Amino acid sequence: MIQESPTFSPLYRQIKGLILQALEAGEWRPGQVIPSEQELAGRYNVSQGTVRKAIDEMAADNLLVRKQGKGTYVASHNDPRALFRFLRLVPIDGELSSPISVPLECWRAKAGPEAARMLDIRPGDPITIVRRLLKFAHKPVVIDEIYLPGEVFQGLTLEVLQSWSGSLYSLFESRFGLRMIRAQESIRAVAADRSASEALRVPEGKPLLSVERVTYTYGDKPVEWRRGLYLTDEHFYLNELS
Amino acid sequence: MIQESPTFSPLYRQIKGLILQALEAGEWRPGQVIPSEQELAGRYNVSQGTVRKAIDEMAADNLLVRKQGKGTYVASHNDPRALFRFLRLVPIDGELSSPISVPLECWRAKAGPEAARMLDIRPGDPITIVRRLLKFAHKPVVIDEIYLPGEVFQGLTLEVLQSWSGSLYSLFESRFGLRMIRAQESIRAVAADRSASEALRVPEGKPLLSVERVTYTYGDKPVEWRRGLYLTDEHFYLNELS
DNA sequence: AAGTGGTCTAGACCACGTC
DNA sequence: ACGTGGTCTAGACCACTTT
Repeated sequence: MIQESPTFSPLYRQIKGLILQALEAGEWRPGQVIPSEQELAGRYNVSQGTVRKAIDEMAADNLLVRKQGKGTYVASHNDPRALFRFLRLVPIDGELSSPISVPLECWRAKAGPEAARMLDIRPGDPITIVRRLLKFAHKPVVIDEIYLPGEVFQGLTLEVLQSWSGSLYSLFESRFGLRMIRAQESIRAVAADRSASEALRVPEGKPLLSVERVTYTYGDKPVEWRRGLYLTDEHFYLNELS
Repeated sequence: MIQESPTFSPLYRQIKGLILQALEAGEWRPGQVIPSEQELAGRYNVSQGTVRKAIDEMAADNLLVRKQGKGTYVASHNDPRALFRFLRLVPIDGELSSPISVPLECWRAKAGPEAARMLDIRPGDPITIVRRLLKFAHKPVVIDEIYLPGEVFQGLTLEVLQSWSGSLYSLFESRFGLRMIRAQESIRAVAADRSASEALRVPEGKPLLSVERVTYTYGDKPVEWRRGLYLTDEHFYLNELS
């Protein structure tokens, strides 16, 4: 049965909304299987094909992962395939090696006007700031400054960061139950300032890629604002336009 | 009837291949309607649902555009919505104004080793090189150097470029029957050299975004290699990660 | 009213993974 | 052998556009 149409929404989108709710509520955790299409069809009293279409869209949104013969899984940042979804940096020659994250600092502060705007919180609200270096093949390539709403990231300390071997987002997912869904990056070219030149070991004034990212979780809620400075002597930012 | 499976390909993908062939052969031109799903189903002797799934994928690939109640159209670069699919430059403040393209030079040359590799032709093969400026609100923001295989772009001259008011790709589509399907961009930060500093009216050494693009037409055939230098004082390169 | 794409259903069968 | 997702079909009805 479909709703009366003031703003018409097809049944499969309503089902998508319900599954989304369940995901958001943590009914199934990242990496786990969700119920089979038949089960969900029974639960929501629709045909299997309708559930299928809902799941199709969510798989296209990178929220779910289908595996033929096994089931449908909640997408997870622990999956190694997820790493380069948000890190578009590729070496000019040579292999696609995984970077090593080196946390440098982690402190608490109050949100300035810019951070507040980006994170959709009030100026003065508590935030946590992380500075970290990304190394490829033992060479520093990216220096990141990461702003997080303090509300969500209570127990985040330098020790926690240093003792985690995976990616930042897999830490956020596992430790804070926060899944990053999508992000928006604004890219510019800038000259290295003192701080960046020291971290990346390049002369001041060196052209660097400035990559500002706002990352969103369920419900389009921004939960991370970061600014990275990328050294592009031996790497470049790769973007597929399609 | 499905093919025997050494490398199994579902029926709807085979149909997709056939429609692709027809597109490539120019059976329907950009901007025109293709036959209805029912007609195509009849032509290929499959059910309407199977044609539907084929078209769904091609719409997701930006090859076709569905319009409810009207029909399915061949995607075109004349469509204004297509412009910002390949130009990700956005003003920091203010409106999303359309840029003006100012062709500066256009000459014929022989492919060097790098251009040959990028365009998948032989070194020494004829190519056409275009230099052009992109202005936003009368200010120069991008200087492009564009390498095209001479084979395909016979009658391309500075006059042709200057007399065309639309986008480059809509010119290529309308005048040379060449539709750009997808592209890959490699982005780095560089210092402005003499030539760039003059074109963009900035000091030498100014950090600029270097955007190298290879563009492909049907059959993943590369048909354009360009290098753009972007001034990011009042604009930035916007990228959605999802 | 007629034609198009869009949704929903039900059933059959295939491919893949596990028991 | 069984359960999962993946494909294919056929038919009914809805929403949008044009005639």
